[in-house]
Amino acid sequence: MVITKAGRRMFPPYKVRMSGLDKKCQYILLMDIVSVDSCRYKFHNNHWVVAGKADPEMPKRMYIHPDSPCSGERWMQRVVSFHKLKLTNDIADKNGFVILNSMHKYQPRFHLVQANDLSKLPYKRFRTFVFKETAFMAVTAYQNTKITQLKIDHNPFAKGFRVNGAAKRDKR
Amino acid sequence: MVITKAGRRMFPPYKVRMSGLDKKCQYILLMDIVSVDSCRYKFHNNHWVVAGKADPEMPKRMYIHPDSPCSGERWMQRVVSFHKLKLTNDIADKNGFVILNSMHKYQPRFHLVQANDLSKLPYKRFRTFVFKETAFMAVTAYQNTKITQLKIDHNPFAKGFRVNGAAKRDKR
DNA sequence: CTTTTTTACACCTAGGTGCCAAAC
DNA sequence: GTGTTTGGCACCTAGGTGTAAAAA
Repeated sequence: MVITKAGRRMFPPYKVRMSGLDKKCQYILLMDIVSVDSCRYKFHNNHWVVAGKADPEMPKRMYIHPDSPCSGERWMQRVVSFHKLKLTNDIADKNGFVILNSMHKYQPRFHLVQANDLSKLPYKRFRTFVFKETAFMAVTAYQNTKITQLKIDHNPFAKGFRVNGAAKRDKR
Repeated sequence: MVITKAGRRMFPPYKVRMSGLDKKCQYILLMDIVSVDSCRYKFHNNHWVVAGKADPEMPKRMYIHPDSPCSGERWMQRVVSFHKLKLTNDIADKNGFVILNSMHKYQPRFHLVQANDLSKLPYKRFRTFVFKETAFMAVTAYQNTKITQLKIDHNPFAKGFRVNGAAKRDKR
Protein backbone atom coordinates (compact mmCIF):
# COMPACT_ATOMS: atom_id res chain seq x y z
CA MET A 1 0.00 0.00 0.00
CA VAL A 2 1.10 3.55 -0.68
CA ILE A 3 1.60 5.80 2.32
CA THR A 4 1.89 9.58 1.99
CA LYS A 5 2.09 12.55 4.30
CA ALA A 6 -1.44 13.64 3.29
CA GLY A 7 -2.78 10.11 3.91
CA ARG A 8 -3.87 7.44 1.43
CA ARG A 9 -6.65 4.89 1.54
CA MET A 10 -6.02 1.19 1.19
CA PHE A 11 -7.00 -0.38 -2.10
CA PRO A 12 -8.73 -2.72 -2.43
CA PRO A 13 -10.67 -1.79 0.73
CA TYR A 14 -10.78 -4.14 3.70
CA LYS A 15 -14.31 -5.56 3.95
CA VAL A 16 -16.00 -7.88 6.43
CA ARG A 17 -19.30 -9.69 6.52
CA MET A 18 -20.49 -10.76 9.96
CA SER A 19 -22.92 -13.33 11.35
CA GLY A 20 -23.81 -14.60 14.80
CA LEU A 21 -24.06 -11.18 16.43
CA ASP A 22 -26.79 -10.41 18.95
CA LYS A 23 -29.31 -8.40 16.91
CA LYS A 24 -30.18 -6.13 19.79
CA CYS A 25 -26.69 -5.48 21.16
CA GLN A 26 -24.55 -2.52 20.15
CA TYR A 27 -21.13 -3.22 18.66
CA ILE A 28 -18.08 -1.14 17.85
CA LEU A 29 -15.82 -2.21 14.98
CA LEU A 30 -12.15 -1.30 14.94
CA MET A 31 -9.05 -1.87 12.90
CA ASP A 32 -5.38 -1.56 13.63
CA ILE A 33 -2.32 -2.46 11.61
CA VAL A 34 0.64 -4.19 13.25
CA SER A 35 4.12 -5.15 12.10
CA VAL A 36 4.54 -8.66 10.73
CA ASP A 37 8.21 -8.85 11.69
CA SER A 38 11.11 -6.62 12.79
CA CYS A 39 12.65 -6.22 9.37
CA ARG A 40 13.14 -3.45 6.90
CA TYR A 41 12.81 -4.60 3.29
CA LYS A 42 13.96 -3.57 -0.14
CA PHE A 43 12.68 -4.61 -3.54
CA HIS A 44 15.55 -6.24 -5.39
CA ASN A 45 15.49 -8.31 -8.59
CA ASN A 46 11.72 -8.23 -8.54
CA HIS A 47 11.52 -9.62 -4.99
CA TRP A 48 11.20 -8.27 -1.50
CA VAL A 49 14.31 -9.09 0.50
CA VAL A 50 15.23 -8.25 4.08
CA ALA A 51 17.44 -5.16 4.26
CA GLY A 52 18.13 -4.76 7.93
CA LYS A 53 16.43 -4.21 11.25
CA ALA A 54 13.05 -2.46 11.45
CA ASP A 55 12.88 1.29 12.03
CA PRO A 56 11.46 2.52 15.36
CA GLU A 57 7.68 2.15 15.56
CA MET A 58 5.08 4.75 16.42
CA PRO A 59 2.47 3.82 19.03
CA LYS A 60 -0.29 2.08 17.09
CA ARG A 61 -3.53 3.93 16.45
CA MET A 62 -6.93 2.25 16.50
CA TYR A 63 -9.23 3.17 13.63
CA ILE A 64 -12.86 3.16 14.74
CA HIS A 65 -15.32 2.29 12.00
CA PRO A 66 -17.29 5.53 11.50
CA ASP A 67 -20.68 3.76 11.73
CA SER A 68 -19.86 2.65 15.29
CA PRO A 69 -21.63 2.06 17.54
CA CYS A 70 -24.40 0.23 15.73
CA SER A 71 -26.71 -2.72 16.45
CA GLY A 72 -25.75 -6.28 15.56
CA GLU A 73 -28.79 -6.38 13.31
CA ARG A 74 -27.58 -3.44 11.21
CA TRP A 75 -23.95 -4.61 11.04
CA MET A 76 -25.08 -8.01 9.74
CA GLN A 77 -27.35 -6.49 7.08
CA ARG A 78 -24.48 -5.40 4.88
CA VAL A 79 -20.83 -5.85 4.02
CA VAL A 80 -18.86 -3.44 6.19
CA SER A 81 -16.02 -1.60 4.48
CA PHE A 82 -13.04 0.11 6.08
CA HIS A 83 -12.26 2.10 2.95
CA LYS A 84 -12.07 5.44 4.78
CA LEU A 85 -9.10 4.37 6.88
CA LYS A 86 -6.02 6.31 5.80
CA LEU A 87 -2.35 5.43 5.97
CA THR A 88 0.45 7.93 6.44
CA ASN A 89 4.21 8.00 7.00
CA ASP A 90 4.01 11.33 8.83
CA ILE A 91 5.05 10.57 12.40
CA ALA A 92 3.65 13.98 13.44
CA ASP A 93 0.23 13.30 11.86
CA LYS A 94 -2.62 15.21 13.51
CA ASN A 95 -5.48 13.68 11.48
CA GLY A 96 -5.66 10.40 13.37
CA PHE A 97 -4.42 8.42 10.37
CA VAL A 98 -2.65 5.11 10.86
CA ILE A 99 1.12 5.75 10.89
CA LEU A 100 3.34 3.16 9.20
CA ASN A 101 7.00 2.84 8.22
CA SER A 102 7.72 2.60 4.52
CA MET A 103 9.41 -0.60 3.30
CA HIS A 104 7.98 -2.57 6.24
CA LYS A 105 5.50 -5.43 6.23
CA TYR A 106 2.13 -5.01 7.95
CA GLN A 107 -0.89 -7.01 9.02
CA PRO A 108 -4.34 -5.39 9.42
CA ARG A 109 -6.40 -6.69 12.35
CA PHE A 110 -10.15 -6.46 12.69
CA HIS A 111 -11.66 -6.04 16.18
CA LEU A 112 -15.26 -6.57 17.25
CA VAL A 113 -16.37 -5.18 20.61
CA GLN A 114 -19.78 -5.28 22.23
CA ALA A 115 -20.22 -1.80 23.72
CA ASN A 116 -22.84 0.94 23.74
CA ASP A 117 -20.39 3.79 23.40
CA LEU A 118 -16.74 4.57 22.95
CA SER A 119 -16.13 5.56 26.54
CA LYS A 120 -16.72 1.96 27.61
CA LEU A 121 -14.23 0.49 25.14
CA PRO A 122 -11.30 0.13 27.55
CA TYR A 123 -13.26 -2.20 29.83
CA LYS A 124 -14.63 -4.46 27.11
CA ARG A 125 -13.43 -7.74 25.65
CA PHE A 126 -12.05 -7.47 22.12
CA ARG A 127 -12.69 -10.23 19.62
CA THR A 128 -9.80 -9.95 17.18
CA PHE A 129 -9.66 -11.46 13.71
CA VAL A 130 -6.54 -11.71 11.55
CA PHE A 131 -6.73 -12.67 7.89
CA LYS A 132 -3.21 -13.44 6.74
CA GLU A 133 -4.07 -12.76 3.10
CA THR A 134 -4.55 -9.07 3.94
CA ALA A 135 -0.91 -8.50 4.92
CA PHE A 136 0.87 -5.93 2.76
CA MET A 137 4.06 -3.96 2.25
CA ALA A 138 4.00 -0.22 2.93
CA VAL A 139 5.73 1.92 0.27
CA THR A 140 5.94 5.57 -0.69
CA ALA A 141 6.12 4.60 -4.38
CA TYR A 142 5.16 1.30 -5.99
CA GLN A 143 8.07 -1.09 -6.45
CA ASN A 144 6.35 -3.88 -8.39
CA THR A 145 4.83 -2.81 -11.71
CA LYS A 146 2.32 -5.66 -11.52
CA ILE A 147 0.88 -4.13 -8.36
CA THR A 148 0.68 -0.74 -10.06
CA GLN A 149 -1.21 -2.27 -12.96
CA LEU A 150 -3.64 -4.09 -10.62
CA LYS A 151 -4.49 -0.79 -8.91
CA ILE A 152 -4.92 1.03 -12.22
CA ASP A 153 -7.15 -1.71 -13.57
CA HIS A 154 -9.48 -1.87 -10.57
CA ASN A 155 -9.42 1.40 -8.63
CA PRO A 156 -12.03 3.69 -10.19
CA PHE A 157 -10.03 6.78 -9.16
CA ALA A 158 -7.13 5.61 -11.33
CA LYS A 159 -9.25 5.15 -14.42
CA GLY A 160 -7.34 7.96 -16.13
CA PHE A 161 -4.30 5.71 -16.41
CA ARG A 162 -6.04 2.82 -18.14
CA VAL A 163 -5.19 2.21 -21.77
CA ASN A 164 -6.92 -1.05 -22.68
CA GLY A 165 -9.90 -3.31 -21.98
CA ALA A 166 -9.75 -2.89 -18.23
CA ALA A 167 -11.73 0.34 -18.45
CA LYS A 168 -14.52 -1.38 -20.32
CA ARG A 169 -14.59 -4.34 -17.92
CA ASP A 170 -15.06 -2.12 -14.87
CA LYS A 171 -17.58 0.14 -16.56
CA ARG A 172 -20.37 -2.48 -16.49
CA MET B 1 -35.53 26.32 0.63
CA VAL B 2 -35.78 24.04 -2.39
CA ILE B 3 -37.10 20.54 -1.76
CA THR B 4 -36.73 17.75 -4.32
CA LYS B 5 -37.42 14.05 -4.50
CA ALA B 6 -33.68 13.30 -4.45
CA GLY B 7 -33.19 15.57 -1.40
CA ARG B 8 -31.58 19.00 -1.17
CA ARG B 9 -29.44 20.60 1.50
CA MET B 10 -30.37 23.86 3.16
CA PHE B 11 -28.38 26.91 2.15
CA PRO B 12 -27.02 28.74 3.95
CA PRO B 13 -26.39 25.90 6.42
CA TYR B 14 -27.79 26.02 9.95
CA LYS B 15 -24.87 26.52 12.36
CA VAL B 16 -24.64 26.70 16.13
CA ARG B 17 -21.94 27.66 18.59
CA MET B 18 -22.38 26.34 22.11
CA SER B 19 -21.05 27.25 25.54
CA GLY B 20 -21.78 26.14 29.08
CA LEU B 21 -21.73 22.41 28.34
CA ASP B 22 -20.15 19.97 30.76
CA LYS B 23 -16.79 19.21 29.15
CA LYS B 24 -16.82 15.58 30.22
CA CYS B 25 -20.45 14.74 29.41
CA GLN B 26 -21.60 13.24 26.14
CA TYR B 27 -24.19 15.14 24.13
CA ILE B 28 -26.36 14.35 21.13
CA LEU B 29 -27.42 17.19 18.81
CA LEU B 30 -30.61 16.98 16.79
CA MET B 31 -32.70 19.07 14.45
CA ASP B 32 -36.28 18.87 13.32
CA ILE B 33 -38.37 21.19 11.20
CA VAL B 34 -41.94 22.02 12.19
CA SER B 35 -44.78 23.93 10.54
CA VAL B 36 -45.08 27.60 11.46
CA ASP B 37 -48.85 27.70 10.77
CA SER B 38 -51.58 25.65 9.10
CA CYS B 39 -51.56 27.54 5.82
CA ARG B 40 -50.66 26.83 2.26
CA TYR B 41 -49.08 29.83 0.52
CA LYS B 42 -48.61 31.16 -2.96
CA PHE B 43 -46.25 33.79 -4.26
CA HIS B 44 -48.33 36.55 -5.76
CA ASN B 45 -47.30 40.09 -6.80
CA ASN B 46 -43.88 39.49 -5.28
CA HIS B 47 -45.31 38.51 -1.89
CA TRP B 48 -46.21 35.33 -0.09
CA VAL B 49 -49.94 35.24 0.58
CA VAL B 50 -52.07 32.60 2.25
CA ALA B 51 -53.74 30.34 -0.32
CA GLY B 52 -55.78 27.97 1.79
CA LYS B 53 -55.47 25.35 4.50
CA ALA B 54 -52.24 23.38 4.96
CA ASP B 55 -51.80 20.02 3.24
CA PRO B 56 -51.67 16.90 5.44
CA GLU B 57 -48.38 16.56 7.32
CA MET B 58 -46.00 13.62 7.44
CA PRO B 59 -44.79 12.47 10.87
CA LYS B 60 -41.76 14.64 11.62
CA ARG B 61 -38.33 13.09 11.37
CA MET B 62 -35.50 13.94 13.74
CA TYR B 63 -32.14 14.57 12.10
CA ILE B 64 -29.29 13.43 14.33
CA HIS B 65 -26.08 15.38 13.88
CA PRO B 66 -23.65 12.83 12.42
CA ASP B 67 -20.90 13.64 14.95
CA SER B 68 -23.20 12.57 17.81
CA PRO B 69 -22.58 11.47 20.44
CA CYS B 70 -19.60 13.63 21.32
CA SER B 71 -18.18 15.27 24.47
CA GLY B 72 -19.20 18.76 25.53
CA GLU B 73 -15.55 19.75 25.22
CA ARG B 74 -15.42 18.79 21.53
CA TRP B 75 -18.81 20.31 20.66
CA MET B 76 -17.73 23.65 22.16
CA GLN B 77 -14.41 23.66 20.31
CA ARG B 78 -15.99 24.47 16.95
CA VAL B 79 -19.02 25.83 15.16
CA VAL B 80 -21.34 22.90 14.51
CA SER B 81 -22.99 22.82 11.10
CA PHE B 82 -26.10 20.91 10.07
CA HIS B 83 -25.29 21.26 6.36
CA LYS B 84 -25.74 17.55 5.65
CA LEU B 85 -29.42 17.59 6.58
CA LYS B 86 -31.51 17.07 3.46
CA LEU B 87 -35.03 18.18 2.62
CA THR B 88 -37.42 16.28 0.37
CA ASN B 89 -41.03 16.41 -0.78
CA ASP B 90 -41.12 12.65 -1.36
CA ILE B 91 -43.59 11.30 1.22
CA ALA B 92 -42.28 7.78 0.51
CA ASP B 93 -38.65 8.79 1.16
CA LYS B 94 -36.44 5.92 2.36
CA ASN B 95 -33.27 7.93 2.94
CA GLY B 96 -34.31 9.40 6.26
CA PHE B 97 -34.50 12.92 4.81
CA VAL B 98 -36.76 15.54 6.38
CA ILE B 99 -40.09 15.52 4.52
CA LEU B 100 -41.79 18.88 3.94
CA ASN B 101 -44.75 20.21 1.95
CA SER B 102 -43.98 22.66 -0.80
CA MET B 103 -45.45 26.16 -0.46
CA HIS B 104 -45.60 25.83 3.33
CA LYS B 105 -43.72 27.77 6.01
CA TYR B 106 -41.30 25.98 8.33
CA GLN B 107 -39.26 26.54 11.45
CA PRO B 108 -36.07 24.54 12.16
CA ARG B 109 -35.54 23.59 15.81
CA PHE B 110 -32.23 22.70 17.41
CA HIS B 111 -32.19 20.13 20.25
CA LEU B 112 -29.43 19.44 22.73
CA VAL B 113 -29.56 16.22 24.75
CA GLN B 114 -27.12 14.89 27.30
CA ALA B 115 -26.84 11.16 26.52
CA ASN B 116 -24.09 8.61 26.00
CA ASP B 117 -25.79 6.82 23.13
CA LEU B 118 -28.81 6.99 20.88
CA SER B 119 -30.66 4.16 22.60
CA LYS B 120 -31.05 6.34 25.69
CA LEU B 121 -32.51 9.32 23.80
CA PRO B 122 -36.19 8.58 24.57
CA TYR B 123 -35.65 8.87 28.31
CA LYS B 124 -33.63 12.06 28.23
CA ARG B 125 -34.57 15.68 28.61
CA PHE B 126 -34.39 17.75 25.44
CA ARG B 127 -33.21 21.33 25.53
CA THR B 128 -34.82 22.91 22.50
CA PHE B 129 -33.77 26.18 20.85
CA VAL B 130 -35.76 28.06 18.24
CA PHE B 131 -34.28 30.93 16.26
CA LYS B 132 -37.12 32.69 14.51
CA GLU B 133 -34.82 34.16 11.89
CA THR B 134 -34.19 30.66 10.51
CA ALA B 135 -37.81 30.12 9.42
CA PHE B 136 -38.23 29.57 5.68
CA MET B 137 -40.65 28.74 2.89
CA ALA B 138 -40.35 25.33 1.21
CA VAL B 139 -40.57 25.42 -2.60
CA THR B 140 -39.88 23.08 -5.50
CA ALA B 141 -38.71 26.03 -7.60
CA TYR B 142 -37.65 29.48 -6.45
CA GLN B 143 -40.43 32.06 -6.54
CA ASN B 144 -38.48 35.18 -5.61
CA THR B 145 -35.64 36.05 -7.99
CA LYS B 146 -33.82 37.89 -5.20
CA ILE B 147 -33.56 34.63 -3.27
CA THR B 148 -32.25 32.88 -6.37
CA GLN B 149 -29.58 35.53 -6.76
CA LEU B 150 -28.58 35.31 -3.08
CA LYS B 151 -28.03 31.57 -3.45
CA ILE B 152 -26.07 31.96 -6.69
CA ASP B 153 -23.90 34.65 -5.16
CA HIS B 154 -22.99 32.72 -2.02
CA ASN B 155 -23.36 28.97 -2.57
CA PRO B 156 -20.06 27.68 -3.97
CA PHE B 157 -21.86 24.88 -5.81
CA ALA B 158 -23.80 27.46 -7.83
CA LYS B 159 -20.70 29.35 -8.94
CA GLY B 160 -21.40 28.34 -12.54
CA PHE B 161 -24.36 30.72 -12.64
CA ARG B 162 -22.48 33.81 -11.51
CA VAL B 163 -21.87 36.50 -14.07
CA ASN B 164 -20.38 39.42 -12.11
CA GLY B 165 -18.25 40.38 -9.15
CA ALA B 166 -19.79 37.89 -6.76
CA ALA B 167 -17.48 35.17 -8.04
CA LYS B 168 -14.42 37.25 -7.29
CA ARG B 169 -15.67 38.23 -3.84
CA ASP B 170 -16.17 34.59 -2.77
CA LYS B 171 -12.93 33.42 -4.33
CA ARG B 172 -10.72 35.08 -1.67
C1' DC C 1 26.45 7.28 -6.57
C1' DT C 2 21.92 4.81 -5.42
C1' DT C 3 17.59 4.55 -3.30
C1' DT C 4 13.61 6.53 -1.32
C1' DT C 5 10.48 10.46 -0.58
C1' DT C 6 8.10 14.65 -1.90
C1' DT C 7 5.42 17.70 -4.80
C1' DA C 8 2.57 19.43 -8.44
C1' DC C 9 -0.29 17.65 -11.69
C1' DA C 10 -3.86 15.73 -15.08
C1' DC C 11 -7.50 12.81 -14.73
C1' DC C 12 -10.81 10.59 -12.54
C1' DT C 13 -15.24 9.67 -9.02
C1' DA C 14 -18.88 11.53 -6.30
C1' DG C 15 -22.07 14.69 -5.48
C1' DG C 16 -24.22 19.75 -4.74
C1' DT C 17 -26.10 23.93 -7.81
C1' DG C 18 -29.87 26.48 -10.54
C1' DC C 19 -31.69 26.23 -15.31
C1' DC C 20 -34.96 24.94 -18.62
C1' DA C 21 -38.19 22.36 -21.07
C1' DA C 22 -41.55 19.10 -20.35
C1' DA C 23 -44.91 17.05 -17.55
C1' DC C 24 -48.52 17.20 -14.37
C1' DG D 1 -55.46 28.23 -19.52
C1' DT D 2 -52.62 28.63 -14.92
C1' DG D 3 -49.53 27.21 -11.32
C1' DT D 4 -46.46 23.78 -9.60
C1' DT D 5 -43.39 19.77 -10.09
C1' DT D 6 -40.11 16.75 -12.47
C1' DG D 7 -35.91 15.16 -14.83
C1' DG D 8 -31.86 15.90 -17.53
C1' DC D 9 -28.25 18.98 -17.80
C1' DA D 10 -23.88 21.98 -17.66
C1' DC D 11 -21.14 23.65 -14.28
C1' DC D 12 -19.29 23.66 -10.11
C1' DT D 13 -16.81 21.76 -5.31
C1' DA D 14 -14.34 18.19 -2.99
C1' DG D 15 -11.33 14.76 -2.95
C1' DG D 16 -9.03 9.94 -4.49
C1' DT D 17 -5.54 8.10 -8.33
C1' DG D 18 -0.67 7.13 -10.33
C1' DT D 19 2.95 9.92 -12.84
C1' DA D 20 7.20 12.17 -13.50
C1' DA D 21 10.52 15.16 -12.11
C1' DA D 22 12.74 17.06 -8.31
C1' DA D 23 14.38 16.69 -3.74
C1' DA D 24 16.35 14.34 0.05
